[in-house]
Amino acid sequence: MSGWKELLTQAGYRVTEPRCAVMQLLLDSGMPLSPQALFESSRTQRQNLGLVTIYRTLELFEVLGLVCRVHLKDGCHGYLPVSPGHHHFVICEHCGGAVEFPGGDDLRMLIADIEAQTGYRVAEHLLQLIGLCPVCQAQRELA
Amino acid sequence: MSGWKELLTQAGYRVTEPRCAVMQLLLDSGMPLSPQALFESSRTQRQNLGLVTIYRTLELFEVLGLVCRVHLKDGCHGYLPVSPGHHHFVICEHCGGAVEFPGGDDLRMLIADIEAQTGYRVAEHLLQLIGLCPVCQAQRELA
DNA sequence: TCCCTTATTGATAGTTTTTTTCAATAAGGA
DNA sequence: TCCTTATTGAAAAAAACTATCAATAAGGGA
Repeated sequence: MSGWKELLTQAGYRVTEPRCAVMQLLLDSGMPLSPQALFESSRTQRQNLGLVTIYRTLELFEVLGLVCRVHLKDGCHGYLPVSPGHHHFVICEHCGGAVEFPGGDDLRMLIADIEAQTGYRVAEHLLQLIGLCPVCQAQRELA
Repeated sequence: MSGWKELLTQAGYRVTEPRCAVMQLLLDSGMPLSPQALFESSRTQRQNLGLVTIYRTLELFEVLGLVCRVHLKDGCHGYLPVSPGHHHFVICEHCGGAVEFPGGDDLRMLIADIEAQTGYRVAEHLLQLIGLCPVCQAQRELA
């Protein structure tokens, strides 16, 4: 996630202060942040982004493939910065920490199987794993 | 999806007219229905369910494992009736038709791989495929 | 079968999430 | 530095979801 400013420029968008702030907050966080969470974070850091701007920025980033939307347990959405390409995440149900992983052959085989079984032609997929990260596993064992 | 009334009773819940209506609408539909969609369907059929009742019924059904919540493209949630156990869906992006499929070994291997790579212990997963059903594929070829 | 207890319903109102609108601001090329 | 125009953010509206509570109906017991 280095050349995102260039990517913005190339796509004809401006590199603005609020957009930098949103990306920075996401990069610093390491866990999925909801628009509301970003809003509050920005306020504690005296950046005071508008909530509307946050929504628009996330939408733009998502279209450009800079962030990825994941589904949070409480029903709303969180956003994670991603490297280019298609990605999936394992999210820790305790601390929220998220780790990216690539699709892999297992997934391709799974999809091929389903296509054969159902006759559907699969275009996209949504895969998200929820569990405990190593740190939270260790904590749990102590308790 | 036959013994759902017995399942309700066994769990100590009553088999009410609105609950039957919600289940019937879901079974008849074959595609994921949002609470709002269920509300409107019930009105066209002169059943006039309360929106609140629909939310509560879906929540109950989900806890009992009678329906499954899927993520719709527009960001809100749809519900599908399911047979007992854990399930995944392929959803047609054109007509909305949904077909259930079981996890399978590919998925188990994928998850084992990720656990090994990341150190996370995976407890749950969210897998949803989006594509074209056979009927809509055929339609597209004609056009 | 009828009654009585209590789970369930649904209307109203409230909260949260997301979108729309539009005048004021600032990015970045000339 | 100036000028054009994308971008911002405040306010208001729309949509999604939740809480409250009196009225209703499910279904066990007489």
